Amino acid sequence: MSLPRAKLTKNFPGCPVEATLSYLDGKWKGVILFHLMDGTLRFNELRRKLPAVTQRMLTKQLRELEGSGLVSRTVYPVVPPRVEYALTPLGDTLKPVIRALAAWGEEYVFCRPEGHELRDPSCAPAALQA
Amino acid sequence: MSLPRAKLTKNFPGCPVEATLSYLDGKWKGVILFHLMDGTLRFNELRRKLPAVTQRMLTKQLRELEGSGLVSRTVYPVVPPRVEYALTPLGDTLKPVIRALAAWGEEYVFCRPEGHELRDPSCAPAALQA
DNA sequence: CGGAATCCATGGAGATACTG
DNA sequence: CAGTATCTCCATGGATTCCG
Repeated sequence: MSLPRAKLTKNFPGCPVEATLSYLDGKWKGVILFHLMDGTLRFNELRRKLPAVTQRMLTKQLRELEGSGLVSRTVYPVVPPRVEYALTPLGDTLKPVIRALAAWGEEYVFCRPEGHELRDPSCAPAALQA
Repeated sequence: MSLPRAKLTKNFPGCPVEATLSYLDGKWKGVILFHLMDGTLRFNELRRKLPAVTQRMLTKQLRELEGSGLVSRTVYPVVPPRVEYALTPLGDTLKPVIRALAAWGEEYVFCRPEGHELRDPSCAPAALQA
């Protein structure tokens, strides 16, 4: 995707970090993208991988990711319904970013100090939840 | 910081991506960290760099970053008060992540499709705000 | 200068129930 | 299977005022 390069810096009126975070905003976008990095997933497959998320929220987050152009939604007109979610080409470009987020999380989540709470407790290994 | 490595994967009960995002959660953490990557800043210096953020929110976000162990707050007992914010060693480890977020934002923010809104309009160059 | 305190509007997000 | 539809509640965040 060789598109015109934006010239955003923190001195420019606009912050590229916040721009990217705006795509990951919301409670479950990160995990969803993380899982979709491995390939296409159906709605309930995704649900099973995110035990703590409600159906409503999963739908909502997926719709937002679709609206952002990061995720594609393919409906197969069969019974029972079959809907598949996958990363779009734009979504693919986020992979290095997701990997960077994952790498830091793996490395430093155990450093979590008293003051810091995880957004979703189920997002921490059992050893940390006590 | 060679600490015990967590073994979080998306198969493990806990997602390293969400863990990292939990540190960046909130409306202004990303930009704040981005600016602090260049060095120590005083409260009002930070304010000037983030025209759209209210005083209350800046304080709040800084307190949370402090609580998370990413940012240090140093008060100099002088009049007028002087308070300096800087990245902690843990905060420094986030630099590659912030850089990844910034790189993607610079590259793809112009791809922003109809469906996607930036969290803060002032976070986009004027050309995009129309 | 660098906040704290208060009030208030919005909507993000949970729980539950229903459907093509 | 893959969603809507409501109802509700609470946290987020804006605006404003006051303070050492």
